[in-house]
Amino acid sequence: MPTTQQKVAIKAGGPLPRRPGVGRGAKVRAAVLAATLAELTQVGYADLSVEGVAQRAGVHKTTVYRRWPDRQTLVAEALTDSVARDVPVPDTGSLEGDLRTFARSLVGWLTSPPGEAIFATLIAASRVPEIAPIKRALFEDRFRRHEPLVTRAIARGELPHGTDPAEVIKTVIAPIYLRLLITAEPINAATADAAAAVALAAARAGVLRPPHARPAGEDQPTGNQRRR
Amino acid sequence: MPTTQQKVAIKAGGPLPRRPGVGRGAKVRAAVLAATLAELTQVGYADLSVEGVAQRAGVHKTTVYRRWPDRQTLVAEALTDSVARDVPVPDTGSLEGDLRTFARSLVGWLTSPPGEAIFATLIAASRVPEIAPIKRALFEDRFRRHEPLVTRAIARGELPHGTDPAEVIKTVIAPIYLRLLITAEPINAATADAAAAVALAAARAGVLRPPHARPAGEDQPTGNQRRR
Amino acid sequence: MPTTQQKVAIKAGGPLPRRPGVGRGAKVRAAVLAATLAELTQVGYADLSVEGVAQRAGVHKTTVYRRWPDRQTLVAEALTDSVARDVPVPDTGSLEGDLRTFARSLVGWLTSPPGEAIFATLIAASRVPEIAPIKRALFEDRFRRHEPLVTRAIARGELPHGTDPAEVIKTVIAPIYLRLLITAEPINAATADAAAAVALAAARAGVLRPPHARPAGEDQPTGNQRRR
Amino acid sequence: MPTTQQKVAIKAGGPLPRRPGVGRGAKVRAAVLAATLAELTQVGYADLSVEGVAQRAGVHKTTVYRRWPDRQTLVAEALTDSVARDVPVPDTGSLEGDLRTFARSLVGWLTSPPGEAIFATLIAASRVPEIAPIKRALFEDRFRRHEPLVTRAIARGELPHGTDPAEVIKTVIAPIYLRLLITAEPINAATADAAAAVALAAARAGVLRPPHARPAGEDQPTGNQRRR
DNA sequence: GACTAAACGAGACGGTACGTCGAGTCTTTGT
DNA sequence: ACAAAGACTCGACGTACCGTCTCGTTTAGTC
Repeated sequence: MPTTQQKVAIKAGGPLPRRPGVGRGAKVRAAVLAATLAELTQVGYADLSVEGVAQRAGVHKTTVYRRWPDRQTLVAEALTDSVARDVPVPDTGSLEGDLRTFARSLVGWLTSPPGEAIFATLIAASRVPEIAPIKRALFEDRFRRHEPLVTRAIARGELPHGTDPAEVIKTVIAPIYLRLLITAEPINAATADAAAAVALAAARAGVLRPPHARPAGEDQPTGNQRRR
Repeated sequence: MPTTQQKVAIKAGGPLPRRPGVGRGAKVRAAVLAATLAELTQVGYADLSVEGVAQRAGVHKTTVYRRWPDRQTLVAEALTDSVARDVPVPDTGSLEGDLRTFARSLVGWLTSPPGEAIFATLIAASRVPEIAPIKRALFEDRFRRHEPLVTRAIARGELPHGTDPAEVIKTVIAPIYLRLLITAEPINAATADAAAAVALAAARAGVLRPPHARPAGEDQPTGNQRRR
Repeated sequence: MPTTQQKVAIKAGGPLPRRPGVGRGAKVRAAVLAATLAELTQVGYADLSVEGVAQRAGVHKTTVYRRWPDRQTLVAEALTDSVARDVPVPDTGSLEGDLRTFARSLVGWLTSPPGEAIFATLIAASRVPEIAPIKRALFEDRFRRHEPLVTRAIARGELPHGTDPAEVIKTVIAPIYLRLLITAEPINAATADAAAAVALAAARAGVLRPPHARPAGEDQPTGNQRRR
Repeated sequence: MPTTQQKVAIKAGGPLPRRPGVGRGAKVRAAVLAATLAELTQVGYADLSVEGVAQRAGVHKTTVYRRWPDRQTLVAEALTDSVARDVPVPDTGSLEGDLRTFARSLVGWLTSPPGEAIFATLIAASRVPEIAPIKRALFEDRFRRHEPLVTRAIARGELPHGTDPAEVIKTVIAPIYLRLLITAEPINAATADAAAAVALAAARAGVLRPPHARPAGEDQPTGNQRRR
């Protein structure tokens, strides 16, 4: 509908269109997003219904649809909104300490109710166009923010030159996510410590170099590709 | 639309073979399960509808419901039915060769269309009671079947005593699944080789012992549990 | 969906597809149409809702939508279904008797609850594409069926040759509808008799000839057409 | 969409003139009522929406609701406002001339765009409490104002004493409305002349006396009242 | 080689949720 | 202080798919 846009264009530069973050609208927005997260936690993404969210938020269904065009967008915004609280970047002085602290923080987030709900949704809705970029952004940001942790260790001489920081971080988190997603084993501080130890050993052994710097076996056939 | 054609094909097949023991039911069952897998591949678990499956199978909706009480059970059986084809257990003589072969086989299965669909469904439907045990069975079986691979290496003296075979296998597969589920990076033979190398290094460093045999840090608070 | 049609084509000539008028379907159909008429009577066409009809019929909303694509079609079918009961064509021997009997029958129908509801709906929904043809059919049929009444009178010499039967009938009914639609005066047997008397007088005076046979004033400007 | 343009036009008028007595309110009122009539003409009463009217008038929806409590009242006022222009009362010297002129005037009004819209709305919304009195007022006024036309004819000896003026007028207009509402035949000057001729003949025949002055047949059963 | 029981085709049904539209009310803001 | 502009509640729209039911029609394996 061009009406609003044209109005904005006409009034642009004049009186403020509307300050966000105040008024009834902000309350409604917050209530709905909170209700969305709560529904995600309880029934999961697949069984989340807009009507359920609206009811829980004490708001009418059409009000939800006025702000968010569909279920995906609503969930996406709810996730984005609560992804701010992230795991901190540690600096303990030693790589081992840093990795353990990082791993434990991650486990702590993943086992907290909101973290669990957010993560499960991110995984379950990977195909949804509105959700996928959020997932990518969340994890890429996490990788990038924790790379200095490895860089410092290389500078301190704890790791060989040529070690890929991203690979180290991935090696830390991989077994944690494996247990969460595949084996459904419980994860706790011990899991975190073990993951950190593995990554440390591999890094010290010099096998965590960038992908393109590896010697052999690139792009060889994997052996059991299936027809069809 | 293939519906009519399939029906015609069936009816045009002349006098039915009348083989004793295999009735009409077997054909229907196979057609529906195949259609279910096809739908999983194309639209995914979330958007799979019984009506869509029935139509694709050239079968009426009620026929599907007669055999499978609901969507979950149908999908579960379709998955179980096609999970038989699994990755083989290698025996190359060296641990490094075994791990590489195993990792490449896994990557091959995960990147094949049916493997991709099955795996995605298993992940997406983790909460569904009918699906979860299938997932568990699939992966536990895989771990168990590949453990000898590590046991042999310990016997050969390639790895220290006390190394946990399951942990080694998990360390191999963890980065592969990480890329598949979290970072959405492409996976190929190089990914497989790198994963095998990391696991090998960690195992040799002696950090892949059973969880309960580790010294410290168990059950310590992880630091940022959230209230709620 | 071509499936059904093709199947029917294949089976054509074989066993009866499905006997209409029996089974649960017929009951539902009757209940919904009756409920529709009842709603028309009570709240009128404008405020008739499919949900209300469904509820009154003791049937679910989606069931209504399965049979009738929208409100208009539903109402149209309800009207068609109950329009069968029409006013009878009298034959008393004299034109005066015939016209009076006809007029009284019409008044009787118009003042009966179903007649009232049907008529009101037909008028109110004149613009609706599904309803308009029903209205036209109902009234045209009524005119045609009653024309013999006038033809006989001409043959008996009660009316001058050249009298237009349709015009006579229209002259009878016109004041009745006027009171119903415009002046909202009560209509009863006296109204009917007066209408018959007027038509009789006009017909005998020879002013009810076909439109094209009239002498003067055709197509002259009407004098206060408005601009715009 | 003219919305923005109209707004621009209004705002581009510079500082409001501020003539005392006629404020902005009067302009808004006129614009909204005009828009209402225009909407009635184009989409009809049933599909008229307050939002549509507001948009067409270049005014906010709530502005409409501030002045008119609901749709009915708004339409009622729009109609009342434009009903002033009525058909004139003729005086040609002869009853025949008077009736013809009156009938032609009426036809002229009914076939003009505003007349058509107003009339259709009046009919379609007969049940609406706010609209019904307007209809009654319009037509009663019309009858009353034209009765002298008959009274004069009686005085001139053109019609028998005891002729009911209102009945004569009704007899003129009845066939016109019949064609408009029931048979959907085109109406024009010929229709008007025919209607006048019929009324004249009936009046001369003495059948247009007051209802209570008729001899027989009052309140007799009409013969086909329906149960239910 | 006919007969019966199981399975299938067909279609309607109650039900839940979808995403949309418009009516009419209430709250916030600008002047 | 008041009117313009949103944003809200509410009810209904028409749609898709779920899982259930009943009825008739095939088909399979037995007597």
